[in-house]
Amino acid sequence: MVATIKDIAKYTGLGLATISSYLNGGNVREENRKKIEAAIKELNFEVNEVARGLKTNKTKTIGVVIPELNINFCTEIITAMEDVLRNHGYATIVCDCRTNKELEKNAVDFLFRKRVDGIINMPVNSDGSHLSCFHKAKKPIVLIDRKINGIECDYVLVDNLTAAKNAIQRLIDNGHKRIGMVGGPEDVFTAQERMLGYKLALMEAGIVPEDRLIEHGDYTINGGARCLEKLVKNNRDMTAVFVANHEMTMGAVIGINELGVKIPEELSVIGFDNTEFARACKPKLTIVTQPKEEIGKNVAELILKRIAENKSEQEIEYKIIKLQTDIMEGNSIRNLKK
Amino acid sequence: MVATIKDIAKYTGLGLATISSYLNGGNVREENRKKIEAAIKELNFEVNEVARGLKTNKTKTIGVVIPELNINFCTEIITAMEDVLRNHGYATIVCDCRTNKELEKNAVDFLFRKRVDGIINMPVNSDGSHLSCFHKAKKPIVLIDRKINGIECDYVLVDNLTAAKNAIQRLIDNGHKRIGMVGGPEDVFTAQERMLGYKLALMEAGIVPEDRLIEHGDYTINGGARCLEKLVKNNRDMTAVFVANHEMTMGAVIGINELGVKIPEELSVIGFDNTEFARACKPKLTIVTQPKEEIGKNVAELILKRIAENKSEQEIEYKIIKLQTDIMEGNSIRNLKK
DNA sequence: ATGAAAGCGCTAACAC
DNA sequence: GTGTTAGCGCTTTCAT
Repeated sequence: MVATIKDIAKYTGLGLATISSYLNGGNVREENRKKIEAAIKELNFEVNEVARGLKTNKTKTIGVVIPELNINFCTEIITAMEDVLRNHGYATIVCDCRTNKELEKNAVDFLFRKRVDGIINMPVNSDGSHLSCFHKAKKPIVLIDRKINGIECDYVLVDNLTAAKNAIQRLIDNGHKRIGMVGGPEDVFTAQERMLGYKLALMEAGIVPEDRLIEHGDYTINGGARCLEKLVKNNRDMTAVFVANHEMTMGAVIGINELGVKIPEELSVIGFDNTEFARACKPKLTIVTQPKEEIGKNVAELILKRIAENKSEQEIEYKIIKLQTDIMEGNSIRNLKK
Repeated sequence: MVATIKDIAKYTGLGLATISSYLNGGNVREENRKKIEAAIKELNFEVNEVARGLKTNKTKTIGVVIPELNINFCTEIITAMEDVLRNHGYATIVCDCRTNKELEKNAVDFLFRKRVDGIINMPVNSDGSHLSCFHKAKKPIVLIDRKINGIECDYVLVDNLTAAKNAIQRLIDNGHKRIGMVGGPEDVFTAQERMLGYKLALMEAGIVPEDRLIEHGDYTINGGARCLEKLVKNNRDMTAVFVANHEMTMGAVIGINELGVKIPEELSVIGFDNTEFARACKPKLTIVTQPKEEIGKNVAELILKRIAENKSEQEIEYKIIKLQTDIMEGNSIRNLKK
């Protein structure tokens, strides 16, 4: 039903090796090249990558495991990453594990059985045990966004601590002192870093961080709304709030609108990483932006490099790339000094 | 480096068939079962799906080709779809073709070479020629969201005509007569349907559709903003506007905010399919919602059914599933009758 | 430059 | 229930 190189060997009267050579860019006599091309067209031949993969022990495929496909941070990175990988002849299998450790392990195992040439993961499980099969097989692993202790591999991270510090500093520069924080889950690496940045910035400005000004959300829209409402209700004196991720930024704005609080007159807001929403907000939101495209590119280049290397011994010097964030200006911060 | 069934045959002293039988749920003597399981653990064995796929001519993998990974409509559908497929032992390879016909063809060919068992596509190319390899190989094709003439396969569509009609009807019920439309690209199936719904609803209410009230955007945020600004500037008498997709809804709100127009006092708005943004808007947006989860589930079930069938002759009765939309109530429509 | 033949890791007859 | 063997479609020596 589907043509194989045998079929086109028969059709052209040539041997298998010649066809294979042609398919892999080898030298073939002009005359035979034409014959082969005619046969390929006639028989609708397309290389069977499954067979090729079995033989070469390379699938030219990279596995990607992320917590959620619906997170813009993930899709932006994947899009940028795929662009680079595709241009190098690599495809990706993306698995969304629904922020579930068990599904994450399943996804990694699945990708291993599919014999992908390397794996890219924004890890949910923070002990890294789910990656052991790739580790044992000495297949490249590149981790995104979240540092894991005890697993040797490459990383592409964001400097979340500085990101949060800069955000808080911006509020302090505008005269704010009672600054709330809608933070993420306490066990998530990025959330910890952002929280630390928040506290450090306050302390360096001589302000003592207070628990009452801190809420821990779950990085979801609804969580963000809930946290913000609590924060506003419990802290009449709070003049500004920092929201520490994309989804919660949206949620916080929902909460603010539902409470009828005015931005920035009654509450100044600095959000995280949700640039399109920030632009559509009224007033426009000031926001911390992450270099998603750069992350994607770095991840792709890193894994391609590892695959190309003679994957030698433990001689590999693993890289930790840490990228900086930026702030996109909006009108959601009131200047209390004026 | 990586264990094969040969290794575990040697390790256990059993034959290959026994191991294979065990792996595929066959009957194995209790005693041997234990031996095999011990060996698998000891040697970190994981089935090589590449080899299995070559042998069985089934990869238990479905290809998915979508225009953009960053479109929430796509990711929601994929997430729902994957859930069903995963539960049936199928994995997915998702390819994002950047709304580019050439890349779309490349993606489909790539998936064919990978010998996926079926393909799901939200097509960019409206002549369907990119799917011919699957068609010729009699591998199942399920198309989403956009109808293509001249390709025989299953479809899961949304009733966009009724969706748009209902949206316009809602505005008419509230006393609006000069209703603008931010439509999509003229060559996109869903955009055509929504435009038709808009015109039909107006005509049924005795209102003559006017070109000056119609702008064609490109389904992007910036396009939506641009269209809305044109519409407002050219039509001082326009009291309401219908925005016909997710991204442009966000863009339209950006445009409205930048012009300083008040919703709904100066302009009533009904958007499309962007429920989370609608909630975060001020005021809350009234919006047409698409049953994304249901689409995903239907797509998955349909392709699984086709794969399971004895993929007989042209005896297949292709299905066209058409799902209905809903309206999520907000506060962005002014009642002119009061 | 081309052909013959072996083999990648697995499944599926088939025989026992 | 288990072992033996052939073969899926390709690449890759090795001759020629």
